Amino acid sequence: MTTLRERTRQAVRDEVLTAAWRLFARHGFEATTVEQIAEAAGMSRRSFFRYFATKEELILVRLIEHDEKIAALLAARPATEGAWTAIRAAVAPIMESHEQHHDRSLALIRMMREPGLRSTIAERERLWIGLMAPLLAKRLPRTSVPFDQDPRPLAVAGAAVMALSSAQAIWAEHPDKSLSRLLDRAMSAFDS
Amino acid sequence: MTTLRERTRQAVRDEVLTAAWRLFARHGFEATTVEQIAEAAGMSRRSFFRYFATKEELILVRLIEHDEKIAALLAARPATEGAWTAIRAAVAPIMESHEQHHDRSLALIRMMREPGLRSTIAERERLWIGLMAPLLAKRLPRTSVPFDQDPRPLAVAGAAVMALSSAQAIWAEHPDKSLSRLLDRAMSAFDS
DNA sequence: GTCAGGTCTGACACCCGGTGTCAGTCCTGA
DNA sequence: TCAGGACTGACACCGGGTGTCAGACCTGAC
Repeated sequence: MTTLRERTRQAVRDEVLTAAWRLFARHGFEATTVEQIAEAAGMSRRSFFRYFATKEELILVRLIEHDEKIAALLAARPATEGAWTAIRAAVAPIMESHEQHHDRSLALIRMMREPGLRSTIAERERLWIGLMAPLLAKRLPRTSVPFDQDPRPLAVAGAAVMALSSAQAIWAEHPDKSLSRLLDRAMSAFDS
Repeated sequence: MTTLRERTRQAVRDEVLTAAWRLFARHGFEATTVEQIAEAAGMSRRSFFRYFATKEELILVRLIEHDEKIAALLAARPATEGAWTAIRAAVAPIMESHEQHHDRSLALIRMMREPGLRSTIAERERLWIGLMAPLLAKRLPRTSVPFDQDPRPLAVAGAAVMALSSAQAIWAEHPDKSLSRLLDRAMSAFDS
């Protein structure tokens, strides 16, 4: 049960978010100042920072929601599946959705590659890895090494992010290619 | 042949770099202001920015030099070696050096994990991948896919970075472990 | 030697993201 | 209705980064 305060606060956050994303889409991330976002949302600059700690957070929040869905899909894969198979399957719906809303996804992915957003994207990948690694640990060949001393889950989650990211990098330049197929090709370099 | 101007400029850059790294080591990256660095190097804040575009660059420059040496080692591996074998071999001397200068390396690696340096490290990894990917391309199983449409080199370079990074993450917490062995264990999740 | 060109420098004002503080207002629950 | 906390705008400040200007400095040509 949430209090009224929390709900109104969330509503304000949502308003700021949609106002901000509209501005980002129109002018880009860096070119949009916090002042403009605050004004579009009808509040002072200072108040903006009472709802969001940083401008980056406006981007991150949405991306994290998205990533948590993927994590849920991964967790729902049958326990018998190996790490690579499971992660490939968990990510498949996203690939399909990207190819369905081709132009919108392409524009989004290209915006994400804006230099001013690099550190945000890096942070997103960091969080993504932290989210996926524990889910992958059980799907790796067993060892006697204790959890917190086994680098493999982090490495596999990281490699998966890199496969995705490199597939998207190629796709951004050659949007006629199939994103799913690019991802398969990228991952083929690991699983062998 | 370089001009006198270029050489003095380089000398000044070196002085600023050593002054800055001394301060970073003592107080950390974020806690050190550009003003302090400029003062330690005997110049104004404005002049500092005439030698380095950003404070990050002070960190990046040194890391990139380091990474270029690894790239050279990778390029020098026999052409018959596969991508994973070659990259593991190219990185081996670094691992040894880290274990030899155990405490200094550990302090350095821990400083690199400072939150304020995350975006810098991300940029470093980005550049590292760009450096390694073309060297790995020839060591992958041949396909009919043209160079610029093959995501595998980027993916493999990215995965290698992630293996390294996860090995270092574990090492930072368990410095008694062997870094080489951690890296082997991380990479064992790929090569199979 | 001197004079004109470009370079390097400090100083100052400014932008933007982010924070501390304060006083006033609004909301909630007793 | 009233006390306490939450929310707000305003303002001053910090630190990284940039544009600009005027003076010092260096260099090469005459």
